[in-house]
Amino acid sequence: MGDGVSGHDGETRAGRRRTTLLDVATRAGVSEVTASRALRRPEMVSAELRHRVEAAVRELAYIPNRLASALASARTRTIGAVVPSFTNGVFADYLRALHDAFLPRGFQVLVLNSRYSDAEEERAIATLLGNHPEAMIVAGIDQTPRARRLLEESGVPVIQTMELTENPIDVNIGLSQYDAAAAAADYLIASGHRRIANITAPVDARAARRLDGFFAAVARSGLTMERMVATDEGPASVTVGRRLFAELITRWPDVDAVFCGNDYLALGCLFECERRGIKVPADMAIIGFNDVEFCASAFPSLSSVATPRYEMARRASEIVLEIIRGSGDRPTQRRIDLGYRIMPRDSTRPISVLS
Amino acid sequence: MGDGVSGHDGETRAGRRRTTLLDVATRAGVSEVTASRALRRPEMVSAELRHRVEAAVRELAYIPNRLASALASARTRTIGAVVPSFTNGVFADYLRALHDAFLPRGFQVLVLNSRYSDAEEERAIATLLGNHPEAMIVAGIDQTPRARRLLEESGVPVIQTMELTENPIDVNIGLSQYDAAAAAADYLIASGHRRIANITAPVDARAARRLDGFFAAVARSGLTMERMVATDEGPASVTVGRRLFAELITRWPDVDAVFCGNDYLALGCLFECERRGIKVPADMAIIGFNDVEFCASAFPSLSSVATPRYEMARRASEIVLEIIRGSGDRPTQRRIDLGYRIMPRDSTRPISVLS
DNA sequence: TGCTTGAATGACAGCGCTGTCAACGGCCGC
DNA sequence: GCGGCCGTTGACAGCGCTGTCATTCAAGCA
Repeated sequence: MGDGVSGHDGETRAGRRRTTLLDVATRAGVSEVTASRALRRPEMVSAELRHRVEAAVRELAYIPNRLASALASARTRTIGAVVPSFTNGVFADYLRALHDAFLPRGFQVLVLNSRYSDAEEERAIATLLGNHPEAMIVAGIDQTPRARRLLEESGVPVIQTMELTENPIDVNIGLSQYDAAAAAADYLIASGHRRIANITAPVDARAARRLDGFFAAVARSGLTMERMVATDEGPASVTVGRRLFAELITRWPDVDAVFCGNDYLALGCLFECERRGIKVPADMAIIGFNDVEFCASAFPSLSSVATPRYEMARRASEIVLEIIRGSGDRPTQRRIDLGYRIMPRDSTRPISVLS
Repeated sequence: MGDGVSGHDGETRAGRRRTTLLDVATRAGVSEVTASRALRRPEMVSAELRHRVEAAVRELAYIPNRLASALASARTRTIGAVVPSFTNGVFADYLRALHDAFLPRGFQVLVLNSRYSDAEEERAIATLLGNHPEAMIVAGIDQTPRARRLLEESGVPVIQTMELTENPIDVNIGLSQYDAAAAAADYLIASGHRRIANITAPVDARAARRLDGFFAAVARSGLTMERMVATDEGPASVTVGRRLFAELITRWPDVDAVFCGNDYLALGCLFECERRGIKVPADMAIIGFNDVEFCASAFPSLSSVATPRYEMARRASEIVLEIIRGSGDRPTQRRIDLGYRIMPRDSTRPISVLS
């Protein structure tokens, strides 16, 4: 980049000045406003001028400056999203749904990762709001008070997803992690298992609520109240799943079923069982959570609790688009329960009739 | 949101006007410029005023408008990134490296997904450039001519990653996919395999170069020139891996080793082998590509070709930061080869001494 | 004392674009 | 034949912030 040209009016520090709308207009022999309209509302200008402007755009390889456009129009065409993890396939599906919904409609999706930390989430929310998104879609319901305030005062639609809360900031779409975990426990109990353990990582607020649901179901069935749980604060992975299962089975050798906080952990359990010659599901039942793609294809196939993450993000997008287009009114239903579904597969025994 | 207030000066369509720097300045009893300086260059204002401004910021829950700031200063503090997939764990690591490097330094990372499509990549690049990023980091070297031109004319540093090219747009950090694939084939051959197949999905330009390298190595060894390849255009997944392996083994039952385009496909192969009672590695060797987290933890553990994706993104970030801070000069080395590494594990036989 | 000097603060313009309204001209109907 | 209307086009201001230069004032020095 040739430097030493700085100081000239119109030279930015990045080097050569980028072509602006004025350059396009000049080349096409029209005013700046007309050029702008030719691009944004082609039907408002004559065909003749439109073609000239389009030609100029092509020749100059003009790209509109979104920042200036957003500032002038108070429309950023940006959606802010916060997810706790990029690594977890769950959020890949979720983000895919957001992109599928917004990109074709000319919206950008700005994504930040909170790494399962409330403090990082707060920072991410503040950063995103600085970009003046037209809506915020955040995974989870455990925002810090300041993050909550910022979201409330932002004046834009806010969708909290993944979980349900009595007290949503604005709109809430999710499922009860408590109930889903309880259902998984009930399913294992109905299949005849009596020494049921849990493996969870990382232990964020959502995972904690899953654990609560799990314990409640176990207790309801009058089973052991010994809390057979292996946890890890690190990110969930197959490797962590293996390690936690090894710890678990060493400490409680008579465990006969394990409910994992997600499918990566469950796959780790499966591999560790194979390594140790523990038969799945005969000697050990394994059920994961989320039902990501590989569950159905594993051998033995992995039972899991399917969560509607794509659907959740899709519905969130739909609602956001409706609010933005429409009057700004919120949907009548501010709390939408999308439920969950137990996916019985070969890593757990079929439900025994005699329970 | 109370509506019906539109039309008032200062009311945006989103409802209540957001607090601006002027509000903060007024509340603190200083001029707008001073408030701006109190936030950006605190050492330039007296402690007294700084505290007043900070208090006003807190009371009003003020968040600076990044768009206006960027427009005025010609510094967006944004990095544009394009990756071909969110689902693939490879890019989760890659994005993590970018975030690790840029976020602490006050940069945002804008990420768009090209879904392994050159046309979508071109659109993503145009969109990102509209945000005036201070650098672009794109995965791959196969940009369309228009995308290439846009990048060249953008005037910002451009880093092409994942692969090496003779003709980089600007800076290029990667590895030879051709060589890496050839090395995998050589490794299987050295382990005594003679009927080596390949499974690839999706078949983008990068995968095609891997295939070329693979075939070249096979041919060099004088092995079968029958092209035993199963491919799929869809996104790579464990499920696709299983299906492709099933197709492969039906068509060429005497295959004794398979090199997969990525680890998800490899895991699918492993599961399908188990389902069919094919012993790994005795009857079938499997080697994946990238060496994602689960390879080492699978049972049997999966051999793979480790690619330095975190390191690649880290180095890219480092170079970008250096260019931005420094004179704008490019590093002396515009093409950096980070290599690859064969990770021999239990899914392939150890290299036999007698070849 | 009168001057320079520098730190602290403010005034002003402008980043690139769009909303708004005014201006222009051709066409219609009476 | 003329006013009114609509379809086009342009002028202008301003979005919220920052770069730049001017201004102020106290301290320092001969």
